[in-house]
Amino acid sequence: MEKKQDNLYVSTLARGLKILRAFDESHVSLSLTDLVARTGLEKSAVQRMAHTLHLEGMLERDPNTRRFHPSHAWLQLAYAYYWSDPVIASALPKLIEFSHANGETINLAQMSGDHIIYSLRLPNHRTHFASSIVGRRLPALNTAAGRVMLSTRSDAEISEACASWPVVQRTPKTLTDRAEIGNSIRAARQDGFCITRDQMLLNEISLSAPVKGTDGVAHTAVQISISAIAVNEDEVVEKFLRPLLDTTAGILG
Amino acid sequence: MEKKQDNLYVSTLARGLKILRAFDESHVSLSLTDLVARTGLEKSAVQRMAHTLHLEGMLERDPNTRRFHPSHAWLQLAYAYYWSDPVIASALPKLIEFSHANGETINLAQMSGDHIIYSLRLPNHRTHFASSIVGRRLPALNTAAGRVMLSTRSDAEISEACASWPVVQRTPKTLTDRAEIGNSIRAARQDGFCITRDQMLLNEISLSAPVKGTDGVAHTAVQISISAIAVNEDEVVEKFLRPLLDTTAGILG
DNA sequence: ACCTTAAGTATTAAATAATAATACATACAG
DNA sequence: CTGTATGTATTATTATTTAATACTTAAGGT
Repeated sequence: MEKKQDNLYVSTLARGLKILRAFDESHVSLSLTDLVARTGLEKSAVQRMAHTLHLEGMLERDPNTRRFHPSHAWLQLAYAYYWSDPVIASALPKLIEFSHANGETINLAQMSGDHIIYSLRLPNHRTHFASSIVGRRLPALNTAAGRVMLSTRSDAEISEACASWPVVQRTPKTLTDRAEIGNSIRAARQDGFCITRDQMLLNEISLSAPVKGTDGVAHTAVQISISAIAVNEDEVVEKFLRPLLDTTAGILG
Repeated sequence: MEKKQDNLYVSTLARGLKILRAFDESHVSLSLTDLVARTGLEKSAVQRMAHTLHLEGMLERDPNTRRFHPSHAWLQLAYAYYWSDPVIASALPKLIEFSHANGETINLAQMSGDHIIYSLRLPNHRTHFASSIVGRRLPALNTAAGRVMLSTRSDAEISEACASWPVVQRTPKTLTDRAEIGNSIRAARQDGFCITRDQMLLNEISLSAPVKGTDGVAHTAVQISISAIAVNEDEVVEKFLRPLLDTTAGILG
């Protein structure tokens, strides 16, 4: 990624982006040397890039600790994204409707390569823990939303994905057997939904339905998260599948 | 901004950022020539920057129209921001609580220079219109949240802000008289809240309370939006001020 | 309080890597 | 089908970035 046979490629810009991407969920504040370590860039390169990003308002700098943080500008970019994606505008009112009618946490997920990314979330009142997951990426094969979206693709694509896409063990019960994941996806194709349990979080049931485009393929899915303490999978399907499908039906993929 | 007496400033990176910032609410998809027009950069500069951003996954390119769009990476940056800001984690559960108890749209706003930026929103079921406002920036003086945050600052700062910060007329009823805005801010200091009407949107009442830090100054505020069709300002204060103050009290500024 | 080490900041010569000009190709419209 | 506009490709030139290093400030241990 550093050197390409491409005379339009501006490596300086790529280096600057690398700085931005060094920040994530578990790296919320980075010093100059942290950035050097995380990006693999030269010390002086990091110095110049971070300095420029700071002047341009893309990085906050704590004058005491001299550490860098993401700035509000990062939210502004998300704002631009939201307006650029017509699915968001179509989905939001439907999700609000569902959330109020059913009182459960509901998310919009989109396919992003071999991951899903959450693009909207309406948390319910039982969501005690601070859970900003908008913008979070998860391996598609590990998630109900990813599988249900995959299930709308061709057999060849499904096989290919099951064979090569990443699978990450997040809980002791995470399904890592690729054949079984394949079965789950093919079941989802039959059922029109996918339900998982304990995959990313213990005691979490996840039910997802696809938002299909005109070609029948889904790049978007709606997903709800339910605590498995009180109910089992069958009860979740029983209770929430119908309203969930009503919700997806109202969204223009 | 193009040329600085600063040998650490990497202008190439700044040019690349300019491309990203060319996208907003009303510019969701830009062609190469659009980008040239909006950024003021050379055609070939835009070509190289956009190309690089595309390869780096920061810009989507429609193969048919050859237009560029924001990519999912823009959401990912927002995700990193969320985790970097401790106020978000503190505020989110409180906002959820309020939203469920009161059923009204509630937002978190933060001061960002002379603007406010919305960093969280929980829409209510009456929010028909697609309203993703997270990341939206508005002139602080025009908003209840901005005024109530300002009201926690010194008189000197308030005067300075009233004199020099931007004021934008968004509706026929938007308050543009700077003296009156000053009065509104000083009233907010006495009251501990600020209420406005018809400022950014007609028939919208906005009630906001500050989240003060240990020094008594607020960089954050909570704000609710209520339709003025059914109720008037007094009724809004009567009904929602107490729960709103309870909410802000629970947030660590 | 001092010394030692690490981290951050500033400077500069060298040359790479970005630039801008322009030519070429493709799409679009009348 | 022709003309115009928009997007793509190429290249010589040099301005800009680079990397090395010196300097300064902060942090940590005894």
